[in-house]
Amino acid sequence: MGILVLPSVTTNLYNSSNSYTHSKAKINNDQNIRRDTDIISLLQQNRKNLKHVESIHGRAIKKGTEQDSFVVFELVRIYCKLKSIDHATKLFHSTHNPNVYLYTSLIDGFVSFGSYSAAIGLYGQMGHNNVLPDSYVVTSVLKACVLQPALRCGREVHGQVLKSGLGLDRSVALKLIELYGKCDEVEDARKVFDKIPERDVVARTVMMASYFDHGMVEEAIEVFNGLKTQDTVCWTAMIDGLVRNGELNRGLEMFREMQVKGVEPNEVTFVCVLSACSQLGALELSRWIHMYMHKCNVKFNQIVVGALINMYSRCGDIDEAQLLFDDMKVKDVSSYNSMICGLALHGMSTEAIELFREMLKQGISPNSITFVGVLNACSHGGLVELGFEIFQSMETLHGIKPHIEHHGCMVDILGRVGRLEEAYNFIERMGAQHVDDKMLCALLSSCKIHRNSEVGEQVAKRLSECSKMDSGSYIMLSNFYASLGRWNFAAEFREKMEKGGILKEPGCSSIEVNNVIHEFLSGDLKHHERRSIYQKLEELNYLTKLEGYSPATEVALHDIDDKQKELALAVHSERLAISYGLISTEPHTTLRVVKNLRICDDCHAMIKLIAKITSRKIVVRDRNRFHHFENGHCSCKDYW
DNA sequence: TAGCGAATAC
Repeated sequence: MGILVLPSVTTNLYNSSNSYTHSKAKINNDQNIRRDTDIISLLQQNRKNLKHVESIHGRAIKKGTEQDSFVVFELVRIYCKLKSIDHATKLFHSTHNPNVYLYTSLIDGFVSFGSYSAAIGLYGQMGHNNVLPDSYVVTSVLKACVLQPALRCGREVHGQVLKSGLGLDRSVALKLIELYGKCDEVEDARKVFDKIPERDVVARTVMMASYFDHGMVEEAIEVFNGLKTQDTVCWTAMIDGLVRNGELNRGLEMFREMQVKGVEPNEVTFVCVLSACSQLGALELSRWIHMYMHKCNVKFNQIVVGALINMYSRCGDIDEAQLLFDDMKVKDVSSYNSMICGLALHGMSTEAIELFREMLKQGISPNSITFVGVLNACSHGGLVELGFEIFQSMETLHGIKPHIEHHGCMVDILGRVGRLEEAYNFIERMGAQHVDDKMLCALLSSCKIHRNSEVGEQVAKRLSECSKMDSGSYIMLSNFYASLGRWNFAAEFREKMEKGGILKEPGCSSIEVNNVIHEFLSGDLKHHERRSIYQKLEELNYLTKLEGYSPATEVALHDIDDKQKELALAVHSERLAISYGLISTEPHTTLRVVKNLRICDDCHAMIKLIAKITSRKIVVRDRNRFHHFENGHCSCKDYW
């Protein structure tokens, strides 16, 4: 039995006129003859005020026109728009024989209210009541299927539309592409796309987004290139897709190309571009984009400013982020989240927690992202007890069930300060669904830092049993066993990784000098100034050793002798980037380096000394957080 | 004589 009951339909949906001629369907047009135009125009004038609408509704009842299908239609729509879904539902159910327009309006209402199952249920009920569907109502129910997501229902609707001999309406087709895309059925999405007679810019944008969602970058580009002219939305979808797939520079190139073609970017475009900038950590470029936004008369709404705050904090300029935040007239939970997460990223734990408290004072309810930021702040600041207090308050005070990320934060909080048994017990107490490889990896890293092999081995065992191990997990396991001197285990995980065809993500650091981003891999020899870079590095090695630096050779993993290990450490990508920064910028200029992986202990110790010797501020963003090095110290206070 | 389209941050 199907989930949905629909009458067979003989009209052609593609032409979209609903002829109401089918013999089995009840024809509910009798009330349609009357139309209370006075009430309708009154409703339209007062549609923003619930009280007024209610009183006009009362007037219609007095006049006896409350069953006029046009009046009911208008009322249901307005009630839904005013978020009064109860009014709308009640009215709908008191209406005799609601027609397809009325069903559509309430289904839409349920969708905008987030009640997707209710929307799908109502559509099924429409079938039971033999009301003929049309392309509008099908589009509406498919919207619910997309958002739920409900693949089976969506397929059933698709099947029924096809079986009924209808041509495929274009809006229906667009929603089907979206549905299949969202439900990992990209091939089906493509089949629907290929059936659309006119594959215009909108259809292509939907298809592109589906491809991008599944990492099919080249396929998306092909769809994009199939268009003669692309509009702002299509370009934006392109930039967004590239950025989401980690193709940051390509995304920025597209942004430039868009300008060359004379297509104007809008707020959404900039939000995508800012995301690329923030991931790259390119501060100069970001500042330029920010200025350019003013030139383009961008509306600085909350999402845009949130993106700017995020961009400045991720590019290392937390002060600018703070200024933007302070200037915001209206701050919502997302604005606070951006700022709290930014402060946490910079290890400004006290400030992050203060801001969280201020937010509560302002009566703004925190959401699950707020707690990720706040707990991260606790972790970076070594604030164990406060972390626990806040973690517990999530459910008791704010009614938010902790997710896996929050549990991860707690494990981190305990791990960083060396309370490893407690961290492990915390994991043990959680259900398996709350434990993931990331969490175990982080704890194993803490075990390694605190040299606790006992807990470490238990964690390592659990991690190696994890089904979703990525290159980071293998490397972590290998590093852990190497740090214990158990080379055979270390080698075993390396081998497993190679055999599984899993590639190690190479360490990569970048630094922006004169608006150009210079990237360095570990031991990189490709840079045109490599000679001077390595010369500087040698000098730094010598000077830092005089200051007491001694290479922590156990962090280098391979089973090689100490001299070789020292060499492997000496050319870590962040050191190359810093050396290049030192030779290519004026004295006292702050150096900002972005690294894709976590910084190692050895580089951390050495950079502290480099900052001291050269009297430079050095800001390093690693995968986890910011490190501000100055005069021999790091802002992370060696917790990271 | 009524109602559908694509891209947004933490």
